[in-house]
Amino acid sequence: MANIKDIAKLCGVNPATVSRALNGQKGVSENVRESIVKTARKLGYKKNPLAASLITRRSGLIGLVVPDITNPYYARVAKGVSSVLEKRGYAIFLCDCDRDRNLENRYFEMLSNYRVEGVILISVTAQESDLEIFARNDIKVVCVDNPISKEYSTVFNDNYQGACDITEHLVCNVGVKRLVAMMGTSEATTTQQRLRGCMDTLERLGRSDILVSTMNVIANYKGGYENTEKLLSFKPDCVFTINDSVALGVFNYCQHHGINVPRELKIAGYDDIDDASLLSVPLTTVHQCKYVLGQKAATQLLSELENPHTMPIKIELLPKLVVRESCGEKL
Amino acid sequence: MANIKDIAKLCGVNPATVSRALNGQKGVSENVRESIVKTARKLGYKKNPLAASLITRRSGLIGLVVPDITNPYYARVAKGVSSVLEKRGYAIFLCDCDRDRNLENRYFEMLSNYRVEGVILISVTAQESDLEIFARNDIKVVCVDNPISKEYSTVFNDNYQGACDITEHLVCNVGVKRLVAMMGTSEATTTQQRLRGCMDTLERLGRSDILVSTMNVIANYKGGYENTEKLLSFKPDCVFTINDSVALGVFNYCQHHGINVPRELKIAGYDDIDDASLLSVPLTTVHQCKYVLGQKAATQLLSELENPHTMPIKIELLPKLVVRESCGEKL
DNA sequence: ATGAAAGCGCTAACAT
DNA sequence: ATGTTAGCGCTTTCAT
Repeated sequence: MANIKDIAKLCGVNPATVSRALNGQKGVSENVRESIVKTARKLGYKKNPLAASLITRRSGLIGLVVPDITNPYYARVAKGVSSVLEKRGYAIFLCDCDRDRNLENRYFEMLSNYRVEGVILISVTAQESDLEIFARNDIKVVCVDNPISKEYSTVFNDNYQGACDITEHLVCNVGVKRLVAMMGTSEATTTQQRLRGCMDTLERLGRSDILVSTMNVIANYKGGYENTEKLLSFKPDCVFTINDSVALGVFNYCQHHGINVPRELKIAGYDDIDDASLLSVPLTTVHQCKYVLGQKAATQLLSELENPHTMPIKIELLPKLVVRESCGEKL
Repeated sequence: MANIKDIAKLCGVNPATVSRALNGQKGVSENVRESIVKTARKLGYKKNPLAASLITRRSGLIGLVVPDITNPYYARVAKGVSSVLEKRGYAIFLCDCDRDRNLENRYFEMLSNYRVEGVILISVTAQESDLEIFARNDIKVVCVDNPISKEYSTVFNDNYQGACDITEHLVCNVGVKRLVAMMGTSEATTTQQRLRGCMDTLERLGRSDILVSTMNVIANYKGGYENTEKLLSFKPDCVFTINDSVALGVFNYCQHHGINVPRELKIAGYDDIDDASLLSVPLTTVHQCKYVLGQKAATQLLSELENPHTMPIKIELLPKLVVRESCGEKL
């Protein structure tokens, strides 16, 4: 593969001049630049960014850390990230941590070894102290969804607001009387925020007549399916689930047991994954902008890279209520 | 960040000795090695693989090219790839091509600029000529699913066999009489192979009494849903779809139109995506080992990297029939 | 067993 | 406007 010296030799100039010419710097006469560009093209020259990074300290590498790339939510965010980084010529170093903190920390080390310029961090396992390696090595970080450290910018969907919106809908439009909130583990920030949104809304509306119960399940399809029996013992007219996968589990339990949705039980989900609209009774849920979330995170990271002394910020995306049929009405 | 010189100075030796010691090469006395390792640890030294790559020509970077990371099939393959590369200390350079050949070719160029050592290529858009850039730059490639060039090893699921298996099941166990094969575009190799498997099996079984029709649709949920009306005009008792997403589309159309599955129409899918088992009438389909596929591809690439003069090979994984309820029987 | 020196491909400071 | 020089962090001959 041709290098800068080859070009210099052919053009009868110094390698430094070639570097200047090819990087579009001033101080190169037009005719010299032209001849350099031409022979570069002729030789099929491509600069070696790894070599350049040694001196510029800019590797052009960005780390993308996800808990699990097979989860449609993270995959969609990743795609948003990818779309903006590609346009700006950055390479993505993908780290699928498999929800394993040890693996995640190993990846953190690799990322710093490889001198990534920045990291987009979508993590459910990282602790604040795990991020010190980035601080030490002057690597920018943008957190997604989970504000792990105040040192870094965070981009997230407003869980509280989404929960407020769907709760208000259930109470005011649907007329729910006996609600069960089927949440994830109480340590999860999403559960905390969404449950608080739900409770606060009930209070704000002054609807103490509405009976609310809470249960905590593993936040996936299976968790929903296997806890529906217990759920039904509350005799609810509606269940608000921590996410759509759980809602799918509840829904399929109902299908298998001859329980009509929405007549006998209304189901409200969260996330608006693709399946939500494909269900035989399409799911009423809260739409989260996953792709845009990824784009915002990447854009923020790049802007911090260009402008190193900006303060960390929070970017909140507003979720959007999506009314379909699982709560018995269509708008 | 500490470098090799810092360590050399502290230990009173030459940087070359440090390099030798840290890379586990022979020709370093035990006590010197020990002191080097100790101070390296003390300084938190981490070698810069980018600098090393300049001279070793081994970047430790592997490109992973996918048509769309949000597609559960590709995501799962990617995870398999990731699991083996991580263990061997390689970094993954992710390229989501969005099924766009231009974007893909731009990524190919980036990959070669970044001196990746090899590429795992899952592509539905690449032409053989597009891969020349890798040959020119001596970059190893392993193709997944789609054998784009005979120059490179390919790892894939045996589409023909899977189609044979499910067809035999439909004919012999289910007793299908009027079958429609709802395939993708006829240019797609998957459509060609699966359709051939279906037809050959019918012929092999000598069942000319079975009426078979073929239709071509866009191979996703929407394509299935929107073509079900036309499908029904054939008065089939069973439809064999090109993949599970299409099957889901057909299924939901049936749900919305009061058509009982499997009584009035049996549905056989392909791929065994997660949703297939979550359907209210779980889908009979062909399971493909996606994760293992990714692992095999990565393992093959690494072995070719270590052993540069091996011939390209083909690795075929056998699919597995999964009988659920959408064809009316349970084994 | 260790050191000295050269160089991977590039950029940047300084000179001219 | 161009060349000279030095050096990024590392590895690898070649001496000793």
